[in-house]
Amino acid sequence: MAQIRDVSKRAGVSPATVSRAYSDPQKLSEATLKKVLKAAEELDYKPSSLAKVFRGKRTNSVLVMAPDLANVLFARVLSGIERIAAENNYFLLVSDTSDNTDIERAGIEMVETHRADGVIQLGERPLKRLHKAGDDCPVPFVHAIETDELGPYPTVKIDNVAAAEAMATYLLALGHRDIGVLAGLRDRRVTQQRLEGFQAALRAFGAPFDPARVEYADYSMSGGAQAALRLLSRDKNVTALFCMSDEIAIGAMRTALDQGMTLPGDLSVTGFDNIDMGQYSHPPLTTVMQPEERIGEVAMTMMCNLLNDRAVVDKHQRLETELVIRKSTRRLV
Amino acid sequence: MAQIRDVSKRAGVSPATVSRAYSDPQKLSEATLKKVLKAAEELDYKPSSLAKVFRGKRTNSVLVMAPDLANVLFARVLSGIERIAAENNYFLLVSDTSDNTDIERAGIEMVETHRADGVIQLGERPLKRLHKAGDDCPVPFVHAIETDELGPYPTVKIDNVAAAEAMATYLLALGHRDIGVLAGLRDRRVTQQRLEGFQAALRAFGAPFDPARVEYADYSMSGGAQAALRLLSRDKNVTALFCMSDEIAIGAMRTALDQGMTLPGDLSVTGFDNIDMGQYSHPPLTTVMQPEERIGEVAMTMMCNLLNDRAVVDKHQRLETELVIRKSTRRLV
DNA sequence: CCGGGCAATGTAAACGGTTTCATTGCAAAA
DNA sequence: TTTTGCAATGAAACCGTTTACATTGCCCGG
Repeated sequence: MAQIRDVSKRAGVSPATVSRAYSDPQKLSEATLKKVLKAAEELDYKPSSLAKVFRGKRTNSVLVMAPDLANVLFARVLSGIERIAAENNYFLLVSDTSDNTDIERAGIEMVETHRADGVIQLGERPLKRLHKAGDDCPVPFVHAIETDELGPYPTVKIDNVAAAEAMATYLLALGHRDIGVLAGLRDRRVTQQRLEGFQAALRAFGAPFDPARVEYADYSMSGGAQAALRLLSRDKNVTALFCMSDEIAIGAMRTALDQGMTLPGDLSVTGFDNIDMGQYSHPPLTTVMQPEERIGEVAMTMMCNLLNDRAVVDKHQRLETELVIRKSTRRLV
Repeated sequence: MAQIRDVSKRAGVSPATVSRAYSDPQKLSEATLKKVLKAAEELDYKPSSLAKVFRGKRTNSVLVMAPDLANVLFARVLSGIERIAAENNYFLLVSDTSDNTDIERAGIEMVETHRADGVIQLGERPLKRLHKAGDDCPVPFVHAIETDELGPYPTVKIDNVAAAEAMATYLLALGHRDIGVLAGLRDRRVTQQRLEGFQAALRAFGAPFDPARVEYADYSMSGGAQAALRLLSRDKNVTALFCMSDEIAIGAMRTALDQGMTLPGDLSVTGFDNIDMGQYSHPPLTTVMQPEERIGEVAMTMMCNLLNDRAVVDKHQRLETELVIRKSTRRLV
């Protein structure tokens, strides 16, 4: 592979001039520029990005850590991140942490060892390491989706409490009082927040909250199906199921259908997230829209600001959600 | 950030010794090693991976180009790739090409400019650039999923023709003769291959192929829903729908349901790929399993071999598919 | 007792660009 | 004509490791 020296020789100029031809073309006279580009062309010269990056101390890449790359939700956030990254000429490194703290730590090291300029974390755990420096974050870090807002780094998410409360309120307004909850993973912050919102709605309606009507599941269709089975076989009186993800809801609907129930006749079901599938489920799913791609875009935008030490205007952004009413819920007569 | 020089000074040794402490510890006397590590620890020294990589000419990262990161199918392939990459200490760069040739070309440049050691392409287009060097591929390249097997680079995919033929044969064996086809994007190779398999099955049964019963759609639920609407409103006689993806099938089932048909009573529907959702659709979808994560794993394994100039044993791998019979199909009486 | 060989360590070049600072040449101002 | 200033270019240092080669010191065999 041709190097800068080869080009400079062929063009009869110094390496510095060749370098400038790429980084700062208007600094060169037109004639020189043409000469250089011609020589480069002839030698099929491509500046080694590696050398440049080494000298410049900036890799122009950002690491994205996701708990599960195969999950639609994270895939969509990633997609949003990618869009903004591409627009700003950043490369994206991805890592599937599988919720493993060691891997997350290794992620941080990637910026300390200059493999990446910053990291966007999609999973839940904020790393203690990030806090030790006091108020300032030792590495450019953005936390998206599953986050509290306590760290020294910017965050993007939806207001899970409010969104859950809105959904539950809708159910209550339809007349439901015996509402089962198909929660997600018990130790996830989102789960707790959505449960909190659910309870708030109950309180507002003066309805009691019965912990026995909560079943936990992993955030998957099969988890939802199993949780629904447990709950429905234990408690015949629930008229609605408040599910903490669309996947859970879809699994639950399968179970209900298999049990011979009609939907939403015998049971109203609500989801969370608004994945594509909800539109095509049977019946189409009432849910709350979470703007995943937007979250990704905002996260990456924040990262860009961080990296160009522009101030991050809104350190803790909460994106708007929206109730999506479809056919899996009905008014209780 | 502490550098190797700082550590070497503090430990009272040369930088080379510090370097060896990391790359080749058994070359050092025990005492020296301990001294060095202690100094490094005290200074919180982390060797700059960037400098190492620059010197070593190997980035230890691989670029994955996918047409659409938000698509479950590619997300799962990516997940498989990631697993093997992590096992072998490779980093993953990802790029969403949106089927844009310029971006794909830029991907190749990333290895020419030393940002990545190789690239795995998930999308369809083989780049002409990769061929020009004759039989040898100018950059380490693996083509997965949507590929012919004509290039100088290794490929992994399923046998789409055979899989489609198996699915169609199943439908024919159930007695269906009036089968509509909800094909994917017309210009995609997969689409052509699956259509070919479909026709082969027809021929084997001596059944005629009616091009008027083929509708094209993008590989999405909404595309499937629309295509189904076009086909079903034009042709009342089809008793089965052969869909080229699960998404298309799910969209089609929605349409059929909306038209008041019962499934599979009035219409048998088959999918392709076996996404999770198929298990929870209404009715559960008969489909053919495509091992996406495995495809990713194999692709990355091939890449590892390529990069360590071990021979790639099976240059063109075709992974096994499997018919998954569920409840969206029934025997025609 | 001396020299060869080996293990442990040091020295300095190399990796391929970018960038600072110096130099040159020419046009405009004095 | 001389000076000044600026645009265009060149020379060389620099980024932080690795590594080929040199050096040191010690052990052991002759």
